Amino acid sequence: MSAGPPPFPPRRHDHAACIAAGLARAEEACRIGRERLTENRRAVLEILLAGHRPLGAYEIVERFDWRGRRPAPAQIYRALSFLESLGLVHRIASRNAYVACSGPGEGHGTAFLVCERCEAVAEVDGAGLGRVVHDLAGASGFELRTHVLEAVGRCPECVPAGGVEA
Amino acid sequence: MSAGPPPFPPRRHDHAACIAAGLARAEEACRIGRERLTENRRAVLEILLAGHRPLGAYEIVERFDWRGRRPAPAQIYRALSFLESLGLVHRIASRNAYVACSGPGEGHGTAFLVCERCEAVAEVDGAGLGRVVHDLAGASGFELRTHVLEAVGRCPECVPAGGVEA
DNA sequence: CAGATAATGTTACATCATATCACTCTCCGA
DNA sequence: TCGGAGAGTGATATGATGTAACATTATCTG
Repeated sequence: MSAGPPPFPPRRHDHAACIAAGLARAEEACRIGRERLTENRRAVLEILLAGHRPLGAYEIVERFDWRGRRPAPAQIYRALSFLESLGLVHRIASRNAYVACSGPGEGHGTAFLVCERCEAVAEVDGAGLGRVVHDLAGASGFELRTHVLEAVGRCPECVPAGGVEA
Repeated sequence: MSAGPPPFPPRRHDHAACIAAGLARAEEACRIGRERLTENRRAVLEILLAGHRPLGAYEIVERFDWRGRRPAPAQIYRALSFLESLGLVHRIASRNAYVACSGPGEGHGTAFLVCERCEAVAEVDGAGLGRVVHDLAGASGFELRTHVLEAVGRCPECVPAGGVEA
């Protein structure tokens, strides 16, 4: 296995390609799970992939060009739930926002690095993290089901910029 | 340093004592920080300590017996912000809820184990966790400021109970 | 084609959180 | 002890986020 894409993609990169790749992964995931990537679900995913940062549900509504009209929030939340269940989208709880899964289907990151300045999100996973969490839980007699880690700080591109201009 | 209290206190324990201890810690923290533990702040903290699980802001409003009336949400949020700034209360982002800090002032846990059945929360910290997070961030060139980990599963008392009755 | 199942479109509402502003309380120096 | 500055409160209003419910439409399957 290779090193995979860098956790924080360069500011300028082939956006169209990474959107296409995301959609391709979604289609593959649906095929495997015998689920349907309907027009709505696809549109929501596409908006998240294009946004390339966490978007609130109502931001998605705003970007949804739906023959002039706009879908109700419920539509969006339904699509988000579906996409989350397939691991194609993750909720960033600390921001009430949603982000398209960056990596390939397997090896989902369980940690998110959120830049407080530009809002970029990297989904990372370290061999150590899962084990540490498992051990922490075990030490308390806790039966672990899921976990999520959200870190806040500065992404590589924003480190040089000082101040609190976020 | 001792082992401290068990992360998940037994279902039946001296509640009054642990509320009193929490208030005492708050008074100490305010004295040190030259802040005021006003009646409102104290009341909100007391409700959280008594609840002994994450409470939504509006749950706190409901439990607030305030000479017959009830305070507006803003009151509660102000108290919560204050208590959070002193590390006496933590927000559980994945639940939009707040919980009184369980441990002593120092060595705040940076991880929360949330029981999906009884809602008990343990605040834990492992030497390893901070370092793993730091390393994960560092590997991505991310400048870490804060992080939070929220785990969901079954606390020791709820492990025996099967099913999804949560 | 017909029935079953899944997804949609819509309305209404529930829940969570903050802005604003006038008023009160507490502290602290003159 | 007076009184001004600053912190905190009480209240109203509103913004932001998330769901319930239900009739309709689309898709699958025998």
